[in-house]
Amino acid sequence: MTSNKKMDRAALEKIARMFSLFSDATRLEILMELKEGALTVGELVNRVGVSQGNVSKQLHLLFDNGLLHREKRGTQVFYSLSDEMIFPLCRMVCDKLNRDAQASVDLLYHI
Amino acid sequence: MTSNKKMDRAALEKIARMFSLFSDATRLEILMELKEGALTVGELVNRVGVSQGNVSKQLHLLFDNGLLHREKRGTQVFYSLSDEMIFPLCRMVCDKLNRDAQASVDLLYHI
DNA sequence: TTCTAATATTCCCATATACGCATATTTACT
DNA sequence: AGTAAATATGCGTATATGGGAATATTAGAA
Repeated sequence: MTSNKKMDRAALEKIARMFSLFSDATRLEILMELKEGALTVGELVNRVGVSQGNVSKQLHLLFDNGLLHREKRGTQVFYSLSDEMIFPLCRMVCDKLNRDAQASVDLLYHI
Repeated sequence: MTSNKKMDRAALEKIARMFSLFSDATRLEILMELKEGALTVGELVNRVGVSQGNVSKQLHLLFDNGLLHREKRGTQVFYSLSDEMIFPLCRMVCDKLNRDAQASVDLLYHI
C-alpha cells in the first residue's frame, strides 16, 4: 500500500477509469446536485440541462462504478451519493485551478 | 469560494477537463515516473511502453495544462512535476477502490 | 386490464482522442 | 555545411463516448 514499488499498469487503468467518471461536466453537475441528499431521476432532469435518457445513462454509469446508491420507490428511483470522495477531490482540483489563475494575474501584474 | 451557491457549468467544465488529464493510464504512468524528479522525454519513452511521439504528445498536454515544468538542455528536454496534487488525488481514488474491493470480499465472506 | 407516469434502453450521430508511423524540427558536434 | 541525436508534429485509424430522439420497460392508479 505505502510501498515505493512502481504502480502496475492494471492499477493505473483502474484509477484512470475512476478519474474518467469525473471528467464530464454533466456527471459532475449530477454529483453536485446530490450533495444535499437523494434525488429522483426526474428531479435531476429538471436541474441538469440534458435529456432524461442521458441523465439516466450517466446515473447508471456512476452507480455501476460504485459512486451512487440507488433506491426504487414506486415508479421513482432515488439516487444518492455512496461516497463523498468527490468533494475533496474537486476541492483539490479547484484549488489548483485557482492557484494557476492567480499565477496568471501575478504575471500580468508584474508587467 | 466557500459559498454554497451552485457551481456553474463553466467551472465544472474546467474541473472536468483537469480530471480528464488524469483519466488515461499512460499519462498517470508518466506522472508517477516523475515523482522522484525530472526526466527527459527519451528516458520516459524507455520507462513507459509507448512510442516516442505519443510520450511527447502526452507531455505537451500535461505541460499545456500546468501540470508539468519544462526545461530544455541542449537537445534534451527535461520534464518535471509542477504540482504534486496528483499524488493525494490518486491516493483518494486508490483508497476508494480498495474500500470497494474490500466490500466485495466482505460480501463474499457473508455467504 | 387499461392507462399513465417514471425510468431504462436502443439506435444513431458527431466529436474527441490514444496510438503508431512517418516526417519535420531543433541543437550540438565534427 | 553536414551529420546525428533528441524531440515535436502531422496524418490516418480505431475506439470511446456524450448527446438526442424514439422506444421499451416497469409500476402504480383507475
